[in-house]
Amino acid sequence: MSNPSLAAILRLLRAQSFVEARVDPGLGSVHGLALRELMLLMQLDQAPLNRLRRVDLAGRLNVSQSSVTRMALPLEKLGFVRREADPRDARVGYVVLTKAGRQRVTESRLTLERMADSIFRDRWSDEEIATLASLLGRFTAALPGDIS
Amino acid sequence: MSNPSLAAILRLLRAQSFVEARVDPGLGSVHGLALRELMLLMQLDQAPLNRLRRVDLAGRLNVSQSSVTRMALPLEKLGFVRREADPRDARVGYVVLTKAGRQRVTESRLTLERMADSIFRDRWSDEEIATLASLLGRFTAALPGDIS
DNA sequence: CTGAAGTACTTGCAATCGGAAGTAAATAGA
DNA sequence: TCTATTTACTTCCGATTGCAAGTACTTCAG
Repeated sequence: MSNPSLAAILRLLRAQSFVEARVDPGLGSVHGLALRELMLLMQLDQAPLNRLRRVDLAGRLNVSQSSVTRMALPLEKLGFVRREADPRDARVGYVVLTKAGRQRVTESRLTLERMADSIFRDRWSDEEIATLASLLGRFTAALPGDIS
Repeated sequence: MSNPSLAAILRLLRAQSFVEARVDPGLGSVHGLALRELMLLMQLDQAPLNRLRRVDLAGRLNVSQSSVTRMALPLEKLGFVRREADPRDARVGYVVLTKAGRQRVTESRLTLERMADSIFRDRWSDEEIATLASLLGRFTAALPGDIS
């Protein structure tokens, strides 16, 4: 048992891989999107003008810039995002959610909601779920990009 | 905001990558162990006879069997684990924690504890930390391998 | 006793990631 | 204005992962 802080961290890591393993395959088979691709689209979905610079997207997803570059490519080919330049700064490349992308986000998010519900169903009360969400939100409360 | 279950799941994913990014580099630079290597060693540390079959180790770490095979190799070269055969079943290969491995786990776990403390320091009460640990433990309560 | 199915593990392969290096553009300082 | 630094992005490279295939062993059915 030992240190409660350590226990919380260890269980956080464990719970995450459990949840990801449970959610990711189904999401891919239903909508053809990996979980982190959906996270990318969801970030754009809630961003002003449905667009974000690649750097900001990387920060919000906690991945490297190069990962954003590569993750955006297939999504672009599928027509869910498109590139857009900044007239004031030629360095930046916006990633913009297209109409098709918005629709796909809406559908996939619904599937993810059902999966989330099924994970908590039975053993969890509404209050416990809310408490968990609230506590977990504290870790990144100061950072931009909360999607909930 | 929307669905509380979805919010909890999304924040879980987010919190995990935040915590991992904060913990992993420091752990590696101090003890030369990646976080997932330490998790492997900690699993062995709390296992009966300090040993586990590779399949079971994979299950507890939520990784593939091949990952266990490859993760164990450098740890073996460093002398933290060693291989052991099962006299009753020639298929299984145990991964056993060595004395040096046990010592390294103790040290690294202490470092991880300090990091965990520093993450929660300031903004969290003891009760909140305990509540978080308890709720997160529910996800994998039925599975073996809780290290806390 | 023998063949078929199942289990434990390893290896090959393709995909993905982060970091370093490279390119291009903006900004700051003289 | 001109140079140095910083910033945004892309590409290359090494490392890591999961899956599928392969090997070896055990168990089960008849």
